[in-house]
Amino acid sequence: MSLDKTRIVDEAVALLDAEGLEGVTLRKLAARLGVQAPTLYWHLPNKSALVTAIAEAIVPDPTPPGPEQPWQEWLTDFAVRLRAALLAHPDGARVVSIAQLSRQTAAWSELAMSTLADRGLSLRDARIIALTVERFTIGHALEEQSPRPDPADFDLASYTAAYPVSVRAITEYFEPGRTVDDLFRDCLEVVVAGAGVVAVQ
Amino acid sequence: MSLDKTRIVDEAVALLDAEGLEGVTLRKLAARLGVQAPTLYWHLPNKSALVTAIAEAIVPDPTPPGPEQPWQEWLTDFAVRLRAALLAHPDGARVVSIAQLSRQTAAWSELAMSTLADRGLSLRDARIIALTVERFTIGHALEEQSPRPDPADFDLASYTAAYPVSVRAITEYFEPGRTVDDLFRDCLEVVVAGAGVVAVQ
DNA sequence: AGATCCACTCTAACACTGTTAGAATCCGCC
DNA sequence: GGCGGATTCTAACAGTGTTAGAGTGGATCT
Repeated sequence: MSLDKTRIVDEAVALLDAEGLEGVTLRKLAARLGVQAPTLYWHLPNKSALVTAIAEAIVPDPTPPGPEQPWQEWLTDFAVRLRAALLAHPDGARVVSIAQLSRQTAAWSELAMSTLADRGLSLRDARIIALTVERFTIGHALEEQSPRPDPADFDLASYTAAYPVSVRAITEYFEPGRTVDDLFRDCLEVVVAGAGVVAVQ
Repeated sequence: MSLDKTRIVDEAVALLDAEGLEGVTLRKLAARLGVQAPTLYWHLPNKSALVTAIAEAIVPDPTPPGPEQPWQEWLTDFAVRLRAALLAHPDGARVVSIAQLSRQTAAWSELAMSTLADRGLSLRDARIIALTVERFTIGHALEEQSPRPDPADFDLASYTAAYPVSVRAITEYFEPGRTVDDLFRDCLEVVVAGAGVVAVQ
């Protein structure tokens, strides 16, 4: 039961799942590991390194395309999987966006760009499209996980008065059976369709 | 020189500009205002309300379209202006993304959706497109402002070995004269082009 | 004029955070 | 058995958001 970095990060992710990012404190983490807080500094330079490590653990390996899979279809799956990984843990999107440029997110970019380039897109288009999809996905997941305003101090009536179109659009969109997953897919469809337009193949 | 909320938020933004978000502390802010920290609690319920107030101050009023302006052109300006506002202050994107759903960002959504609806888009398409553009823009600005890794512990050689396509794509893209503003516009073009495809007018 | 009251600011303190210095311990190797 | 490096410990510091409760100031009312 020695204390290596793997075990630290595993427990940190468990702590994140249990209490969210604000609950991930060095003392709480140390307690879970049966250790005192300063001990962690032998394994980590500082806390932000821990957050980066959590981000790497949260983001899985990206999935390559099937042999004949059209790139637009694959790119959609790519974004869906990235979003799923971010939403799988509380504050997951925030953790990944806070983290320094990590190996794992770089791997996703690399796979996206090389896949698109393999499918005949110019390197320039591949980069632009990959960046657009990734940043949209993170931005979207980030807002999905942002705390809902307390219903106590949220006045729907005045909100409707101030932003009638928004409220109408939201209520119309979420007809029975429609979920936030559908909303993401619909938004993603915009981005991927744009990629098809921009990419001159 | 009394202490009203306007003056507090103004000084908080100045503090943000000077030291970034991590420098925005209640004691430092109080010191700038010539006051003790707990005094701020008479004007604010807690710190997160302060951050939300900063976000509202940072995001300006959105600009409506010209009378005959095509919606795709206006939507592009919309995103460019939003990004400019976020980049105008250190950690601006993070502040806005952390902030609770605020009046100011709701105003942007409202204007976007109503403008697109006015131009003949269905309410559903208007919402999807507005959300996509906003979340992409925030995600993009967020990554633009994320701290560059310390050149000391960044090994370009090994990075190039691990992610050759990414490195090649970046170096090829940033030919002399190309800036990050161009990169944003190119990515935005993808999104807006997709909006044109999805919207059945 | 004097008392009252409310708006505003203060001091003092709490519980908690990341982080450092340096002393103690554990464990494999000569 | 003892040396030495790898771990972990205790103790402490400076700083954070936040609360309780005491004080101040000026306008208002009698």
